[in-house]
Amino acid sequence: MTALKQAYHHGDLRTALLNAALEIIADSGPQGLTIREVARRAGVSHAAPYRHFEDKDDLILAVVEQGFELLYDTMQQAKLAAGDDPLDQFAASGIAYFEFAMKFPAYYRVMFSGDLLTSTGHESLQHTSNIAFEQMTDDIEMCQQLGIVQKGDPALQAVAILSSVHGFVTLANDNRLTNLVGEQYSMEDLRDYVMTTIFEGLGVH
Amino acid sequence: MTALKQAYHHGDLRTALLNAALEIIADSGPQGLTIREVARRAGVSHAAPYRHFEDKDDLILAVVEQGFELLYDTMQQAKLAAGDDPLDQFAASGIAYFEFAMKFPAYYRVMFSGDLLTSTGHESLQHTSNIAFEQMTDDIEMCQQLGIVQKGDPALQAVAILSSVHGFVTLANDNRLTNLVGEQYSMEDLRDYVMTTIFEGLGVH
DNA sequence: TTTTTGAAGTTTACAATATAAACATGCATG
DNA sequence: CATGCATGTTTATATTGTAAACTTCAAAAA
Repeated sequence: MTALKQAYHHGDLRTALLNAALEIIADSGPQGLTIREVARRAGVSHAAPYRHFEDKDDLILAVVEQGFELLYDTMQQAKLAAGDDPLDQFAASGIAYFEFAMKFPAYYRVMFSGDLLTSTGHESLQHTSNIAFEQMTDDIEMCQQLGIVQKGDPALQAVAILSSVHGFVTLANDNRLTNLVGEQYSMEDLRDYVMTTIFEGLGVH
Repeated sequence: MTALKQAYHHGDLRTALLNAALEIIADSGPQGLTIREVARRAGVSHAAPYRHFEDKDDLILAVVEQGFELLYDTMQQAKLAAGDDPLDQFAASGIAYFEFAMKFPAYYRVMFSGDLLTSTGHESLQHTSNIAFEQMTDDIEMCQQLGIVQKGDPALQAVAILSSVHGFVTLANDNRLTNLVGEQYSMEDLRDYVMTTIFEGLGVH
């Protein structure tokens, strides 16, 4: 009997699998993710993951949901840290969105890779991903009442903001901006320009 | 000997494969694309595609490049059809971008699925995809000189526009907008709002 | 204490895939 | 007419997703 013996039961395999999955996505994209590699990295047999997830899609879905929760928390946190001014809060949550995407590209990528939108699990995902958006719409409505944002349907304005932010973040994440704009601007420069522009367009002041 | 005999040589297998690939992507996303299914739809053996493409990534890359060329042509076409006013032309090419994405969601999806950005073929892809962007930067510069767009680095402005447009189109394509905004607005309504907003933000008039 | 049972892992098995290698066909060119 | 090279096909191997049957072990039941 050797000194260190592997426990037959892992203890917290589910989280270990989710971590491994995220790691793989960071290393080689959602394509590179295989159940067997996840199992390998967690040090278990290739069939072990099936005790915790229905199938591959279900595993990915769990990562995605985790990502949306983290995004939501990050934005809420940023608003709390921004003080009392609603405009500051609004801007802070926007920046938090950018930074989440920059800091956790792997999360952001799976979250919007759109690969499992046809499969089941659709609904639960919709629910999780809508939370952040509804929050945004509420914030805009509040800003409108304070005269910070021009009048209009908050949902439309939210679509405009989300489009800008998501587009920027996606392009940046896929490395499609540095080639276009050169090295003269930092990512933060670009981010600020995009954000200023969309705020300008919505009459934020 | 039956009446209709299959020719041993296909004639134009390469294009047939590309068409089949696009069809599959439209049906079941980039994930659903397998070399074997492509071969099946083209009516050839599963190894035949390897006479025309290095490997799976190479096949996908060919579809992507085809997509970028089609996008570029579509935008140029729209500008020609828009008459002489540079502002009209600029708006027309923007709308053409939206419409390309709406009309060929399968193309747009692979083009920006970002799955093969790590693999080789990188450079040739960069080249193709940059053409449309450079065109955009040129157009903006022209509009600036005519006083249609406010002064500033055209590259920055192009990033802002591209972010908005790409973000909107991506979200729309992945069906992530209808859930957020309800049925009250058509896709064109949303598109126009997003475009108006970004133009407003850039001082277009 | 002993038994037993169910959740969490493992092994084995099978079908589909990517891709390489060896073979076949038939059009274009000598 | 023959023959070579591009274009197909067949055959083979390693990797994957996933199902099924088996094992282990901690905790509940006896």
